[in-house]
Amino acid sequence: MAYPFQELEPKWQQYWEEHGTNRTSDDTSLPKFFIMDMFPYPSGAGLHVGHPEGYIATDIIARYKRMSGFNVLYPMGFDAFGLPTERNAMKTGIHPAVITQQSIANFKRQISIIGLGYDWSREIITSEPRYYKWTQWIFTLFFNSWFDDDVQKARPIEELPIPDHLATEEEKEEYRDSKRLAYVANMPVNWCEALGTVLANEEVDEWREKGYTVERRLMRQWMLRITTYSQRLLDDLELLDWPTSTKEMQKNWIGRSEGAEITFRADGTGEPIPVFTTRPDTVFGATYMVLAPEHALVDTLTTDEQREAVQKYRRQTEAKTDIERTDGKEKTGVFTGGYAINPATGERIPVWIADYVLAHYGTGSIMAVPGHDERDHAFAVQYGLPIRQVVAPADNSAWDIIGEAFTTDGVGVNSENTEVSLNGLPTPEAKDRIAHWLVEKGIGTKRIRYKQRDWLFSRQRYWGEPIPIMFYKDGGKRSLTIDELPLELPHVSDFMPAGTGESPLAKVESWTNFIDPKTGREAGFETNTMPQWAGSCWYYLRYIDPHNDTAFCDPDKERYWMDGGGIDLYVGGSEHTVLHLLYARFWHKLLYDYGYVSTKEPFHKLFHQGMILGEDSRKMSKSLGNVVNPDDIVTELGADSLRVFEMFMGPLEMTKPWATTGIEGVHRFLNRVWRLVAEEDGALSQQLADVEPTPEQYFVLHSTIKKVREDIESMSFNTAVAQMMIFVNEFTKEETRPRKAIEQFLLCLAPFAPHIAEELWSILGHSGSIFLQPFPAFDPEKLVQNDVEIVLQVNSKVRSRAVVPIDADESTVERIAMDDPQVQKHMEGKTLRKKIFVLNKLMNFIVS
RNA sequence: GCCCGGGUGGCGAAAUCGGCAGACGCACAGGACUUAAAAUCCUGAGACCCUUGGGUCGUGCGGGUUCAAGUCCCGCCCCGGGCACCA
Repeated sequence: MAYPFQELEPKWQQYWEEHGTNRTSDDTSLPKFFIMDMFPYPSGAGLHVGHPEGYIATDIIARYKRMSGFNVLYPMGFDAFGLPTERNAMKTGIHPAVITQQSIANFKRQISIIGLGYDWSREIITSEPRYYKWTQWIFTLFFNSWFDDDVQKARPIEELPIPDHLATEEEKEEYRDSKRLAYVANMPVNWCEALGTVLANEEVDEWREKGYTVERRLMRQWMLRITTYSQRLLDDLELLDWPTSTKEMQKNWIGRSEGAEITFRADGTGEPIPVFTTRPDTVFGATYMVLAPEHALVDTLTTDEQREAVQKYRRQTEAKTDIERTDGKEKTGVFTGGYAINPATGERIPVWIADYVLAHYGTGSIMAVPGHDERDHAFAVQYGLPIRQVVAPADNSAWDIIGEAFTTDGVGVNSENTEVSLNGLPTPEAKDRIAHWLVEKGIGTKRIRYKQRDWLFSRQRYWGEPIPIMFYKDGGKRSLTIDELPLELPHVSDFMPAGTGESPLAKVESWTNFIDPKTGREAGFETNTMPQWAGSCWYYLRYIDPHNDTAFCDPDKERYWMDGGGIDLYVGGSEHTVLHLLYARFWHKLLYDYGYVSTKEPFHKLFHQGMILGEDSRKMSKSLGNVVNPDDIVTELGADSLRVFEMFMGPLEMTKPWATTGIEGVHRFLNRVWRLVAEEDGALSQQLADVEPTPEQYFVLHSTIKKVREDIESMSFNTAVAQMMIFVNEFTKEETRPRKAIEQFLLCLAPFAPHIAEELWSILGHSGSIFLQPFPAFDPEKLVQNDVEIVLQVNSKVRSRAVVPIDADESTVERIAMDDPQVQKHMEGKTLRKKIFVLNKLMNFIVS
């Protein structure tokens, strides 16, 4: 018969709730531990067993840390604004706020029956005005800031030096607008007609996978100047205890590259055409130039004969998204008819346009070196452009430059003019030499470029944070001040897109047409809203001080909880590697620049839990019918079984399939735990006694305490569970079970299986929660054994074993080994060549 | 193509520093209890050879270092994830 989990689990959940067992204390004299899950987006679909895996892990750590004397902040909230809810609203006609409420209620019910010990008094919901007031406030901080390159930090826009030649107030304001960290721009965007909104570059793939069509359009958009922080976002990765793969991905995303900017000039007009290259040493091999089709100089360079072809090509590329431009393997392009002068060789080289050159990277134009760049090589072959070798392999071997580009480092050849020669120089030195020459001649400088682009921050949607900016009908705009926030999302019954590429807010008269009470001017609010990612950029800070109405977070509380370089542990899926985690770091750095937060980084340690697959080893999905619902598991086997099994399945970071028989095994284990302490009817077991544990029992107990402690700290929960199983196996065998040992064991088990641990703790006669007890310490002396089994080898093969006193020395062990019949047998008639002795491990005789 | 992970029994997986490969669990087999079954408890088990004792092989593949390699080095293969015209 199974232990009565169905009664005792809700009982203890209610007890914790009533007694505030999981509340965070305000006692800042205690050492703190700030541990967080990535908060969920509450969809209507509900959870499958994969979702709470990370939550269970953090709950175990949170409970363990509390028992270890830490003041633990372990909160939960909801990322509640976003597209899926709005789409659902459009389908059902139910207001997104109502849908959100329902989804959250269902979600909370599902996670509370698992016994997760969140401090719900700190719950935050990003779509609530008292939360997004501060999201908007941070936005105004971006709007009212510029980035000072000299000190590498954000400063108030009023402190921006205005160039003298700007006289009128309009000109000055235009200049300020061009420097603001939140700015409006006409951007080619990823427009999705079906969704009625634009998408961030980072989001495009996700929606395409779902079958949506995304096209290129020029639209007025809000942008955040994240690129000004590229270098800091890159550098500060060093401070973080994150998975290396995640750091690598962010590095690649930021994509720093060192090189040079070289100014070519148009033949005839002398118009400068700067290019960015990481291989300035190959400039002698630049046999043509390519501009992005959108490049500003295309018009002036194009000759009349070529104009028609150029315009046709430009129209073709305009319609394509970035992804489509990179789809085709074959390179396309058109000759402009114009020529430029290669500043190193003085040669006249043709200027082409081609969509393999991207307008937004570097200068939007390149010097093409087909001998030493694969893309240029392919293009040159396609259109019969000259290919010249200017770098040779270091060993001077021959290279078929017409057949294939030589792209690695080598030594310079054919690279000489009257002033400079790179011939014979290894690539790194050649780069230096040419850089010197370029700077000297004023035709080039060293440059660093980043792949990362500014963050497209507006969405043409209703269900998001309103952007707290008003535009005056007679020109100009202002951000709302803190007393005017939150700018509440107006309640509408029609949340269909305006159909004009504008958000539903454009249809709300009171939103777009009013008198600004501060200035008396006619004005309208921005009709775009913020993207899904906005609310999650700073929510961790709000947990620290969730009910503060005068600041987003009290500075003293912030310093206490963020001490040690940020949140102590942040757990969530790796799918957020380059979006949420990069955006949140960016926002944090702005707040840091103003002294609102005390750490450079928000998340000191990060951990990604793996995925749980269906029993068929495929991703759980409704369509495959392999979804396992945690509600069913809790009903049939209990929350504790679910918790312990999810931890026992394997390493937390791994992807692993669900196994029904596996959880039954864990359920059996918990039943064994129950019977270790209690009779079938719930009375205290007759086999428990107040006796001193034997040395062997002590050894098992203290090994268990040690292992569980270490494994929780290193997040190796699976092996901690295995060790607890060993404990139960050992003590189940015993006729008489020392009460003391059993109690200590229950304390170890408590973070994993809190309900059964509480119940057995009270059966043992204790009043009050088991979680008020300190986590047991292990005694190293109890782990010392008198004897140890060692291996006896002959020629490195195990031939026998012997039990010897611990730390027995070589001569003792050698004597024992020599007396061993198996060892003797294998050494018979052979000569001893060598003896190898490893303390407490082995004795190895090498014979011939 | 490039950058990260990973490959260990029938299955999920263990294995600080190079030192007994396969802990723990699942599934399986045998036994005890039972009229019987379920539940529970006990026992067994990497593969192959073998009469017992035992022997041989074995951590994706091929080499190497070492008294000793899942672990270190070199070269491959396969799987998962990410990036991919970024000059």
